[in-house]
Amino acid sequence: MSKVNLKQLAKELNLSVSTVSRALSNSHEISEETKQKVKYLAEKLNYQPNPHAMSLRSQKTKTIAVIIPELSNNFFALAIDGIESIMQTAGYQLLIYLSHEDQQKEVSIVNKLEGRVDGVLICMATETHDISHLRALKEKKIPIVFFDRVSNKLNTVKVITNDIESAYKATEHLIERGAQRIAYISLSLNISVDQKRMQGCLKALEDYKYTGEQKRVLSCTTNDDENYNLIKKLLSSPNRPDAIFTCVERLAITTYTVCRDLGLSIPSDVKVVTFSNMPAAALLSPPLTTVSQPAYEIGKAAAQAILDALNRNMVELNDEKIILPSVLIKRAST
Amino acid sequence: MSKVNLKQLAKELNLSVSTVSRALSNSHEISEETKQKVKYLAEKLNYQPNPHAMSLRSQKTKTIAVIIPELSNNFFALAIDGIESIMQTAGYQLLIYLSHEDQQKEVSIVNKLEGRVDGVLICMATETHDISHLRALKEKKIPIVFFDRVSNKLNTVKVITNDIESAYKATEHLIERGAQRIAYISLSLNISVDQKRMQGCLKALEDYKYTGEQKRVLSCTTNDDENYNLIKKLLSSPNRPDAIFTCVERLAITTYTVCRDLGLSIPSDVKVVTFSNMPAAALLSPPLTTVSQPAYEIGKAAAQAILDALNRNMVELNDEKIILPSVLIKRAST
DNA sequence: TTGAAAGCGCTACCAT
DNA sequence: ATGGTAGCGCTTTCAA
Repeated sequence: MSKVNLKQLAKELNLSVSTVSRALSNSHEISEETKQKVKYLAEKLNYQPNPHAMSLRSQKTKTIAVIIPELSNNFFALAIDGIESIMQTAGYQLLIYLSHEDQQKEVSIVNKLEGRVDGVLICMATETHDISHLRALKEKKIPIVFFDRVSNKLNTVKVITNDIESAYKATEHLIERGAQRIAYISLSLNISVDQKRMQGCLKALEDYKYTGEQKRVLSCTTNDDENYNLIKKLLSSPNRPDAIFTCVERLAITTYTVCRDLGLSIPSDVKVVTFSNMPAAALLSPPLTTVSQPAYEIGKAAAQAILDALNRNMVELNDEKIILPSVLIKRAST
Repeated sequence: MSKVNLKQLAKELNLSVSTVSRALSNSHEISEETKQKVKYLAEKLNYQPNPHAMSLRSQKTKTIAVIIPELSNNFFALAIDGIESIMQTAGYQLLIYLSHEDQQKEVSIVNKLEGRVDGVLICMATETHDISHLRALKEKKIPIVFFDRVSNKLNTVKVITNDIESAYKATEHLIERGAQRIAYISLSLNISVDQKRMQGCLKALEDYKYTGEQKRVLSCTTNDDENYNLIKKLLSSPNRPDAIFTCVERLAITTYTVCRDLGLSIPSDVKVVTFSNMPAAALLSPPLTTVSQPAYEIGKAAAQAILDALNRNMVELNDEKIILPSVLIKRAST
């Protein structure tokens, strides 16, 4: 009942291991008759080649690593769905790693990747810090594709959305709706998308001559309880913002909770907009205005990029940006 | 710059490959001095043993497969978080597979697992069909642990929640709130948890003498648009239900959408309760009453069970049920 | 205390 | 058209 291998097939058929191997890979130097016999038996015994022996021999693993900060965020769930849709068709396995937004964890994950995977798709934990771990991987001929959170310090394919532009538009939307004091709530300014979204938001505020308390930034963390207190403090202050733009959906949910607890009404007291891919956004109380990223498509594009690299045996990828636009969906929260 | 292996270390140190290997595994038959030298160089060159060579030799992969129906459901995202928290500490890799609720896909995934992983955690796509693919895997000495959606046809550890009891309580809650005509909306009665939830719901309705149109079941599918129409039809019928109990969160979201589109008010026209792990449930309009499963804990328990099996080299797991209770969180939708 | 060699399962080179 | 053999990187006998 143990795993059937070439040796067993060969023995059963009175052939050599090499003949069986070639028959299964359809080599033209094997007679049709032998091929038939071999394939029939292989099918019958449900022969599956040992992936580790293959990897050891070919130095290809038919596996890629996907490194993301967390899973309980619809963006990442959808992105992985997209990645999987491409990769499973191409016969690749997906090794999933969570960095939990921790740079150290990310480094130790990346350092163990060589020999284990053919390529890496990564959404970075933090990006302002050094990227020597990724550079080392690239020097070892493992192609890397960034998605969503990217680093400009490494030349490779980057699949992103138009964060600056979308954030600008979302902010303009808040302004149109009459917001006087707009606050941008960031998750971590070590994250490229966070920076860009803030940049787009502040640019709009500057263009419309918002200054001082009309134009604020609050830095949150990865701890939900802490964030709750920070946002509560912000919304309890004497000249509190009347509009909030949060970087990620988790912060918007916290903002909703704070508003509920403080008795602030959305949108009359506070307008809220966020980047999010939550399917239930339209059903919140009130329905939440979102900038919706094409998460599934981003995953697909990133997967396709790494696949192209692997198929063409290209180690050095073009320093190319693939930009898939986000959509502003206006709802009752603004 | 290519991968450093034992041979290179040996050459550099003028030692044999076997000595280097033993030094790194801290064998007592190697002098302290040699160990020091070897370890120093290994560290310096960032030596990482080739995982495929290890697997080939030891027949252990230090990898487990996680097979789930989908990712865009908070339950699975949280469960994987839990699994990862245990497995990454134990030094295991996670290979993630999505069955997309398709029995055929699940079979073909499972058939390629032998030799690739040491163990399998699975939440089945459908369970009434045959499970010969899993039985075959078990016969090949690969331990399997079920979580959430399990099959009683296979003797092994099953980590589940108390679906029947929770569904009974949730239904009782609807009855207490005055619901007259209660409908259970199922995703697929090929799924064990769906059956159990329905069973709990119907048992409560029977105990409270609900009959005929007071006690209905609607079978949905995996297609959201189809479900929308089915639910719309149900809620447009002359003697429509005044309470809905959905099996999974996606169906509750669809129900909310239908109610909004039909102008039905929740909870006065229709009460809604669902199994769900959505963080935003409390912020929906109105806040959604949920039966919340301990998804993270279920993931952890399943991971711990497979880990115990692997550590103790047990192929045959006890036919044990680990039951982690769900919690009914009453909110405004009822 | 160290080294040589076999073998995990596979493919490719060189024979025949 | 088929078989023998080497070698991918590693651990583990067996010898020295």
